[in-house]
Amino acid sequence: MEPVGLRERKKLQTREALRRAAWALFAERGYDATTLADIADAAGVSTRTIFAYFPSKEDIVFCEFESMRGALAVALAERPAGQDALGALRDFIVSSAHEKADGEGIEQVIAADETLRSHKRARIAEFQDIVAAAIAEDLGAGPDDLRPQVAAASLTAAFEVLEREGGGKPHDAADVAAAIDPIIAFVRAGLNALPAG
Amino acid sequence: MEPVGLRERKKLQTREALRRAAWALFAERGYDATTLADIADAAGVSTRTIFAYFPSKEDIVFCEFESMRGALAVALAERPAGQDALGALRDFIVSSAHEKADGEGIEQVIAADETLRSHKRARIAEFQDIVAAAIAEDLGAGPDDLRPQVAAASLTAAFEVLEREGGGKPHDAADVAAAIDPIIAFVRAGLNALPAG
DNA sequence: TGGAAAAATTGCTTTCGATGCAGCAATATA
DNA sequence: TATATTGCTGCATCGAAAGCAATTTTTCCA
Repeated sequence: MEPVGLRERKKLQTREALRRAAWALFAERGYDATTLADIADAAGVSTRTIFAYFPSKEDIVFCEFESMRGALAVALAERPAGQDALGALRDFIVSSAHEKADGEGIEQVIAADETLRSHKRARIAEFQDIVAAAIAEDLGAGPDDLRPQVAAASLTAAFEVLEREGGGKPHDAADVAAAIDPIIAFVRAGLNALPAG
Repeated sequence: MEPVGLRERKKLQTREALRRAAWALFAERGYDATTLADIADAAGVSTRTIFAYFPSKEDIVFCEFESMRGALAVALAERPAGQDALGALRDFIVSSAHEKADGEGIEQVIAADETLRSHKRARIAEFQDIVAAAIAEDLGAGPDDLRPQVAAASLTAAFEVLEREGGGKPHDAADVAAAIDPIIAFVRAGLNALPAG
């Protein structure tokens, strides 16, 4: 059931080596000051090989976002019966908070680079559709109803403010909850004010 | 009062020639399929010179955003006494709508390219601080009060949804107003639900 | 177990955006 | 007119990204 041949194991290993080497170099000298050649050297592969694992240099920075998106989708899909999408999202963020204490400093790397910051926002925006779909389900909204999209967009944008203003350090679950809850309340109130359709 | 020597006049002219040539080529063959060499040729300057006028290829696409930001700042600063920031923003967008009927098709160019779309979002996000400042004034909010930032972020994000979903074509003032007003109401209601601080 | 097939890795080459530098030309100033 | 500014240009370089063909490694079947 889980054959995972030598091949796939090695691939995972190489990918991790690349990611790890890159993150370390980014943290050490900064994103721009690190070339793909540096990364390849540190990981023991050729520069060309990097592109077999990551479509671009930036994707090495953001490669964890994809699994996070998957986790969010699961959390929203499997939320308890009584809980609405906004509540499930809240819980997801709060419970993800402590995991974010990544010792590898990739968040600092992103924070230090204007381009990366901006692209992070874009990546987060990719979560919108998932959230919007869950909200649409709650609301029984049709495809022409923009309320879910608007609410989801507001949410992600507001979260981004939190992260930016929060300085990036208050990774304590209680703090996070205290910051998130007003945002959720904000969107809930807004949604109530919006007519269907 | 306005000496504007030959030199400055020529500079303006060259800049416009570059912008015009670039936009035309983008519209004709697409953004990626147009190289800086193509643009330089069409404008009658050297490739190197482009960088004297625009910091990057992308900035040729978004160069009008800066003046729009200035116009928004003015509109917010000089709003009539009885009008709040949200109302002024609404009016600004509605009255800007008809000007957006740019015959040069840059909006289509942006819409056709995923990267440009994402970067447009980032540019729009640069408006947030201006809007947030105006809202903060309305609310009498201090620098630690995140409500203005959250509201401004929600606004720009929601507007982006509108533009995306709206297909980009309903540039009639009445349509725009009909689309904007619910967004404004959404944010107003959200703000009311948010405690100060 | 041996060897063909599939897949991964690599070097090489090219394209393009971006930047530093130095010489030259056009403009401004005195 | 002489001189100082400023702009334009070519050139050379760097880094990211992508195509291609050769080579090595892994897999899988006879």
